[in-house]
Amino acid sequence: MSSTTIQMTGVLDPREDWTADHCPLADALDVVRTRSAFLVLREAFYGATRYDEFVTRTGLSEPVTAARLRELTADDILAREPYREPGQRTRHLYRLTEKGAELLPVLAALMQWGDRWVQDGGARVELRHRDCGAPVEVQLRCADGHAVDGGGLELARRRRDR
Amino acid sequence: MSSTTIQMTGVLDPREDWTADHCPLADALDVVRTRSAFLVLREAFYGATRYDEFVTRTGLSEPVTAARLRELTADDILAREPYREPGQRTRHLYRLTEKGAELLPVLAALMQWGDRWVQDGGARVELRHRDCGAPVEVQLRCADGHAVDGGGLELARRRRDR
DNA sequence: CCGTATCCACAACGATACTG
DNA sequence: CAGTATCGTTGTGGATACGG
Repeated sequence: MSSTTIQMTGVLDPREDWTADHCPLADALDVVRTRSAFLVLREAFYGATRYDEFVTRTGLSEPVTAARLRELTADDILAREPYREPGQRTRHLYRLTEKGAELLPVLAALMQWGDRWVQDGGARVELRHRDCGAPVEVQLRCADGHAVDGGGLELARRRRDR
Repeated sequence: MSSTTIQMTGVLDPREDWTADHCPLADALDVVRTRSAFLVLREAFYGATRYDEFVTRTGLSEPVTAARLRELTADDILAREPYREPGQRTRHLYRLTEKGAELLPVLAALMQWGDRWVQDGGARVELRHRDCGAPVEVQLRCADGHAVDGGGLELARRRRDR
């Protein structure tokens, strides 16, 4: 446990301070910044659509839940859809947009890590492939199909011509 | 863009409030909670080991950097290793532990999302597979090897017998 | 070079009460 | 049911100055 393993040696010159300005990681964290945002997203993936469901299932307070729903909607991660059942007044649903749905690998990777390293494999739920029932895991894979681990990675200036 | 796509229908009964207590996602977020922690980790993956490198390359203030290094070390995500070059006094390096190294999919997934949805594919760097030079991406894949997207997912109580 | 101490501003969150 | 308004507490982070 916890022996040193990884050394990803970037090709990049560290003195280039691209990091602060245009790092896509920092950009992502600017949009989904808080714990509460992740919890709201978690419930969106689990099928919550109504305000009340988000409040109850995240355990967040109402004002915080409302703020996150508003911000995530403004950032086009959730979409607020009006609907009405016959005889009822109009209500609203919050649904994941494509932009929001593509956060799934982030959430899945966090879940996988929390399960392994905080709960020691003891989590009570898991993600499974609907078609075959096998558990799902997050993998790093290169465009040629090879599985990649930390040691096989390099950080490089992007080629524009691929 | 941003049309509704995903609907992951969990098998789980939402009224079970397993979420707040034992959700591995919430657990992970309790450990790596802040933007600054992610930035420190990013630089650890990029090869930073010394205090000064973390301060400079993250753009964080010294007190915040020191606090994150201390906390990440206490959580066994970084390890503080003493070393000495001949004729020099003892110094310390911060290195990723195995627990820390396994956060790579989380960081990679955030980078990938930020690149696509915030920078519109315009990020200036990318992760590549060292052996073949192909760009690396984060994938969800089930244990039987099938690629999985959001629609093919289900959330279920874990089977203990696999 | 590697941090710590102090101070300040603002963000995140819960609790509570209230409105359409 | 779906929020908003207000308040108080704690967390997050920068600036600056200082010590090993």
